[in-house]
Amino acid sequence: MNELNIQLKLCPELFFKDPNSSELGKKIVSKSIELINILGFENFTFKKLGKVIGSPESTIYRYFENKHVLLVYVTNWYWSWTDYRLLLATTNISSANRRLEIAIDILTKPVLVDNSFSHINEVLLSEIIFSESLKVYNTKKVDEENQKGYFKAYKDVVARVSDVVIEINPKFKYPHMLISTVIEGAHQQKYFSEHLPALTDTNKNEDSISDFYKKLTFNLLNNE
Amino acid sequence: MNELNIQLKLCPELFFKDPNSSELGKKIVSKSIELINILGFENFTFKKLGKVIGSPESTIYRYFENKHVLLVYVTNWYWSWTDYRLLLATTNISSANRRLEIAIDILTKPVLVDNSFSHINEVLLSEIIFSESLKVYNTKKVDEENQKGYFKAYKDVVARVSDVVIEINPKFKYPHMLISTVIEGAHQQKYFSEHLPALTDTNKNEDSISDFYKKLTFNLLNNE
DNA sequence: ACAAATATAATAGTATTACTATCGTTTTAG
DNA sequence: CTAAAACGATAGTAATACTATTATATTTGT
Repeated sequence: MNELNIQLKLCPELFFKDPNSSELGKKIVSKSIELINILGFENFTFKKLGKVIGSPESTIYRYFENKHVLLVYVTNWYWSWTDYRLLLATTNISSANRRLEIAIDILTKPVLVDNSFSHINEVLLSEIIFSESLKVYNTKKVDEENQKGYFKAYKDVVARVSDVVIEINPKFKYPHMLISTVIEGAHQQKYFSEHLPALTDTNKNEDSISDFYKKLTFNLLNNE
Repeated sequence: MNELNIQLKLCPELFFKDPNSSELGKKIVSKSIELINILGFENFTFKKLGKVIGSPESTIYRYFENKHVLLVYVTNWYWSWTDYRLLLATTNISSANRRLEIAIDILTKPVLVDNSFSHINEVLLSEIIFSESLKVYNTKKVDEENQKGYFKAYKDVVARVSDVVIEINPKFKYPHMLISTVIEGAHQQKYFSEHLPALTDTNKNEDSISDFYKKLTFNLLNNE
C-alpha cells in the first residue's frame, strides 16, 4: 500500500467548507494546483477553474473566500507536509549538524517525485511554492491574516529548524533570520537561475543553490 | 546649492514619453510614489493617480504603458541612484573589506533622509523598493522584459558589489548569489520584522538586519 | 423509506479594473 | 503665426471578482 493513513489538519479559518470533506472539494484543490502551474497565479481565476472541473464559479466560492485564500490554503498544506517530511527525515539522527544539513536539503530543493501522499501532486505544488509563495504573505491584509493563523504552518517549519540551529550554536543570535533567509533565498535563486541569471551563479547540473546555503549556514554557525 | 546637476539616464523602453521631459511627467512619477506608499501597489490605479494630479487616466497612459511598467521605471530609478550612491561611498577607499561593508550597509538599510537629489522622495521610494520590489520581476513576462533591459540597473548594482566580493576572495564561487541574497533577504527581513516577527530575530533599535548580513558575508568569504 | 436539510448547477447581475478611442482645446516650437 | 504635439473630457469595452436567486439533486437522520 502506497497511501498513508494520515491526513494533514489545516487551519479551519482557511475555508468555508472543508475541501477534504467531499470529492468536489478535493478536485477543486488538486485542479487548482495544476491550473496555477499552467497559468500563473495572476491569470488563474475561479471561472477558469470552474470550466476545468465542470462546475460554476459560485460553487467554488462556497469552499474558498477567494483565490488568494485558496493559495494560502495550498501553501499551508505544503508547509504542513514539509514539517512532517522534516520530522521523518531527522528523527533518530543524533548529530545536530547532520540534521540541519538534511533540513536544508529539504528546504532548498524542489520536490521531484510525487509521493502520492494524497490527491495533491506534490511536484506541482512545490513548483507553486517556489514561484508564487511570496504572494501569500505579501498582501495588505498580512496582519489580519497572520492573526487568523494563516501562516502558522510556515512559522512552525522555521521554528523547528531554528531549534536545530540553536542546538548547534546556542549563542547564535539570528536562528529564525537565518532559516527564513535560506528558504526564501533558495526559492528566489531558483527563479533567478531560470529568468535572471545575472543575479545568480548556478550551473544547471549542480546543486549549487543547496551547496551555497549549506556553506553559508555552517560557516556562520561555526564562527559566530 | 543642494541640487546636483546630474540626471539619471533610464532605459527608454520603459516609457512612451520621457516623464523627465515635462512637469506633468515629473508629477506623475513623484505622486505615484506617494500614492503607492499609501495604497500599496495592488490598490494603486491610474484612475486614482489621475485624481491626485488632476488629469484623466488617459493622459497617464501616454507616458507609461501600464502601472506595472511605471513600477519598473521607479525601481530602475532607485537602482540607478543606488549604483551612484555605491560609487560615491566607495571611491578612494583602498580596503576591499571596508568597501564591501559600506556597500552592504547601503543595500540593507532603508533610506532615512531625502537627499533632494531630484523631484523624487527617496525615503518613500526606498519604502516601495523594500516592500514591493518583488512584484517587479515576479511576473509572467519576466523574460520578455529582461530582454528589453528592464532590470539592467539592478543587475548593474549586483555586478558592482560582486566585483568587490571577488576582489576579497577570488576563489569564491557564488558572488552574485551572495549579493542578491543579501539584498532580497534584507528587504524581506524588514517586512518580516514588521508583520511576521516569528520569521526573524530583530530588535527594533538595533541594526540587526545589516549586522546579520555582514556577518554572513564575511564569514563566508573568509572561510571558503 | 421519507421528510428535511444540505449541496450543487444554472443563470444573472454589479462594481471595479485596465485599458482604448475620439475629439476639441491648449500649449509649444520653429 | 502656424503646425504639431500635448492635454482634458468623455465614452466605451472586455475581463475580473465577486453576490444573488432559484431549481434540482443528494445526503442524512429517524
